[in-house]
Amino acid sequence: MNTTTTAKRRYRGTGVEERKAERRQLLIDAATEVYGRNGYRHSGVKQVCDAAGLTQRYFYESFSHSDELLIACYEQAARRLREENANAAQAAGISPAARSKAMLLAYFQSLKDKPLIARLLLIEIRGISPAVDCAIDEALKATSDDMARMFTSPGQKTDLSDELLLAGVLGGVIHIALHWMATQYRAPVEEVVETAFKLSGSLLEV
Amino acid sequence: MNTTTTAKRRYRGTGVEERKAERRQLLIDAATEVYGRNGYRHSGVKQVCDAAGLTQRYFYESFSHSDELLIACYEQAARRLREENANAAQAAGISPAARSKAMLLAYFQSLKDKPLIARLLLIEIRGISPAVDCAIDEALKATSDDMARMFTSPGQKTDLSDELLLAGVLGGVIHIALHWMATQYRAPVEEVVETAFKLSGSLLEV
DNA sequence: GAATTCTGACAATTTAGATTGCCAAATTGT
DNA sequence: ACAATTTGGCAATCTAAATTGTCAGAATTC
Repeated sequence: MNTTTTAKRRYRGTGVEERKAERRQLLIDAATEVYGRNGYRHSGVKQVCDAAGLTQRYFYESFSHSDELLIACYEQAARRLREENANAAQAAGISPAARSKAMLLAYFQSLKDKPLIARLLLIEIRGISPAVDCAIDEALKATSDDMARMFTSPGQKTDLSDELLLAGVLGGVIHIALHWMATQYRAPVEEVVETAFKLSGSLLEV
Repeated sequence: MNTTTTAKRRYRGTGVEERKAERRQLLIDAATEVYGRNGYRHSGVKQVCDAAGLTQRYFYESFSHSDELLIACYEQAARRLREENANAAQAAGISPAARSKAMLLAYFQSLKDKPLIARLLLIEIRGISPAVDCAIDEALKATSDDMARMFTSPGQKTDLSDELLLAGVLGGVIHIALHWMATQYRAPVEEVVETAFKLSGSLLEV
């Protein structure tokens, strides 16, 4: 005897949709961990579900392919990182140099603090499927835009519209991070930031 | 009636070892093509063998895993590209600026001329297996060393030993290439070279 | 407390592909 | 011509994993 159409029974204090969303989030968090540790293509649905404390049935409740979950993980991680960076930059005032340094520091520090997320974001990720690649491209584009904003003085006319150069600088920053990771984060973070800043000099000298 | 021990019967005018090596090379070339077109993880042993005009039996004659073939492809492509670049740089005289520009031009031109090899070298390649990643790292390191040599005047003392910065510049160049590829090589090669050169400015201003 | 819906575990099915094994036809040496 | 060896094709096997299906028991509503 439904009130209207949808039976809205409550379990553990929450509604159907809510619980479903919780499980989805649980899967995303667990998968982020697992993928970061083993790499996406060496992790299976079962492994992720075990880590999430859920059974495989629930995987297919929220995602139709493994890819979908990977994309969700990637997007969540990329969004959070971008937010952190943006906040750090905001707090650093209006000088382009100060802002960009603050942003770089926030970026590298995050990667060091969360190495699993770093791996998820930077390696073992390209070429899984067109949809995944697409998500990556979007995230990079967004980051690239952020960068352009940081490196431009608020009233400045200079159009940092040289997409190619922006892509290059961003790629450089990423590879500095990769190299840093590959050497067990040996170099102090300040040095890494300084190097990345030097590299991005080509953007400031417009 | 062997001369000594090994039966050296000849088929099609060549000895056993030689034919085996031929088949191996045939597989490498075919695989380079196939992997560049479909991506490694969307290509199977069968597909490669068909493209090579050989049967699967011969795959296992030369390689024990698919990975091995991928590594062979990657190393061949990377080596050739590096050789081309080095030659171009040699021919450009001794000025670091001229040499590095020549090198960049050779690099980008090759990528444009052989888009399949470009895909093999730059995308869909990381994270296949530790062995593959290792091969990639070695190739990048070698390229990085080449770069350091190009950017140093013959009698110069400046140690371009800042590995981190070198890795960054190389990464930047790679991402410029990726962006160029993603936009169907729209920008003229000279412009791309110019952008990459600008990015690597941080190496020259030591 | 009875009916209903949700949950967790697990078995069954499908799929995709690698790897191995076998054999008939072709090629070569003698 | 005949024995030995190579070749190419293909079927059989093996493996790993995704995906679907079933079901008994727990939680919830009324």
